[in-house]
Amino acid sequence: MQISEIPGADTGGPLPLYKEVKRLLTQSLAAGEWAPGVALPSETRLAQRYRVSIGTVRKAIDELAAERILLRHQGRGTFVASHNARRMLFHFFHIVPASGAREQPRTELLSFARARADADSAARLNIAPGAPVFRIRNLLHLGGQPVVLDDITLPAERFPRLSEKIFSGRDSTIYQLYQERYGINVVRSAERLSAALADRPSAKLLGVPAGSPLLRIKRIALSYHNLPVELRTSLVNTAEHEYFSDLGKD
Amino acid sequence: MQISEIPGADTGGPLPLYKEVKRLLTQSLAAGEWAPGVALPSETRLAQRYRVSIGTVRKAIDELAAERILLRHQGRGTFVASHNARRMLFHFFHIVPASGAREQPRTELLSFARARADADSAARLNIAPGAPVFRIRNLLHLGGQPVVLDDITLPAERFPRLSEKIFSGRDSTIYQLYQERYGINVVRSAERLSAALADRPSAKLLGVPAGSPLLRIKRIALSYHNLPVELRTSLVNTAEHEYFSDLGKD
DNA sequence: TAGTGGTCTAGACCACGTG
DNA sequence: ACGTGGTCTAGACCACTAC
Repeated sequence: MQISEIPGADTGGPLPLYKEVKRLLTQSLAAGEWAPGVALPSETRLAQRYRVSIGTVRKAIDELAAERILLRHQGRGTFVASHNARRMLFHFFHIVPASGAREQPRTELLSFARARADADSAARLNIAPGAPVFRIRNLLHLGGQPVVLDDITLPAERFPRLSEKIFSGRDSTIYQLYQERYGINVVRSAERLSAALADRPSAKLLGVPAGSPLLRIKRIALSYHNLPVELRTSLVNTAEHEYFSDLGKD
Repeated sequence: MQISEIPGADTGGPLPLYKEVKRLLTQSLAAGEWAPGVALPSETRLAQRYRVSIGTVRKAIDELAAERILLRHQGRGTFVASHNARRMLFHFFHIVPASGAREQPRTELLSFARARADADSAARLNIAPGAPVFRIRNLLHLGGQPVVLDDITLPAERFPRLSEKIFSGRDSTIYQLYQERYGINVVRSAERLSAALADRPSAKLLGVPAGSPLLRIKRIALSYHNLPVELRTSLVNTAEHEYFSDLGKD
């Protein structure tokens, strides 16, 4: 269980030991050895398992904690980050009121369909063009008003037997569904933003005049090892809300 | 030079030692003890100066390096981050071509004026309402086309004797001017984005029809200790460019 | 060759959470 | 009382850079 997991440890390979430990930890996370929300073995035990010193394990965990993949709690242990409404709100949902406090959005499912990936989506999801995908459309309400129109594309292969019933029957956030039912933990997202004009259907759904300015967000959600999991295009009415970028902040 | 700089170090105060060292380092940076681009004393010397172990100094520097306030170079030393065209492009300029590589913008000064801070600007800059400010308007070109219209507000008090001649006569980026002439090092920015329609003057400057959708970015630039330095509102034509958010990435 | 930061180890002690 | 992560120390060795 020990040496065989650390190829190159004896030879003093070019990769730092703590990077190797980090890779092994990530591998175990991706394999589901420790489920979201549960505690990892203590640092002492991990040091024994990988045959390194505690300091080396700590440095590996430090990086995973900085990426919010692991959470440390003094006196309790180190835990696998788990999706819940609060984490979604603060780490993955960047729309905030222009003035006032963050608020939990209410989701309204508009449509759920099977389709085939176009060339661009396929490339970004790292699947074959034409491969089966799910296409889901959601309307998000903030303060009782429709504010965000989401179009989600999921690679069907990674979500076996997903159905509209299962999707709409979830009791919490979408990422929590991915996590609990499919063992897919979204740990990071990357976004590109632009401005657009509301076409008629979008305008109607968002309750604004056609031709209103909307913020368009193209997001890719990634799991461990940067595995692409979901594409999402959002149209946002920024009349009373803004996109908040806390780049560079803790 | 040593003990007196570390109040609470002997009493074992509640603040971790490395946080105290980090604070002292930041203080020295803000005071200009080490100018941008120069090397700090070696870790060994800093450990002696603050009467702590090297490991403690390293942890303090680790955090400052993670915030891109310091840069470490193995074998050379640890350096104060310095503004240049490349750093601006990758860490502070978030507009990228929808397809293609990042590009250095060309800046065209449209206007330079003195004014008085309105209530909102004053609050965000932490100055008195009505305090003198500079208002600067720039047009940024990418690929030969006007793409970004910047409105900059500077607290005049922090930029003594700044003039249009000095501003337009700079030989490099704006942040480099702040750094070299006023000893103000911008280390972080926070941004809020929304969508807007181009009014006639903006549309004309950006070469788009009035009513075109534009991305509006409201940015505050901060120096050490989160000191506000500059407000900037950008209007971006996102027909061929996007705002790139690398939230959560190294 | 000398000096720098980077890695790794080993162990002591502290702060926190739980029982 | 016990186990956890958090801090701090001390020192060895490596990798890189400059001279």
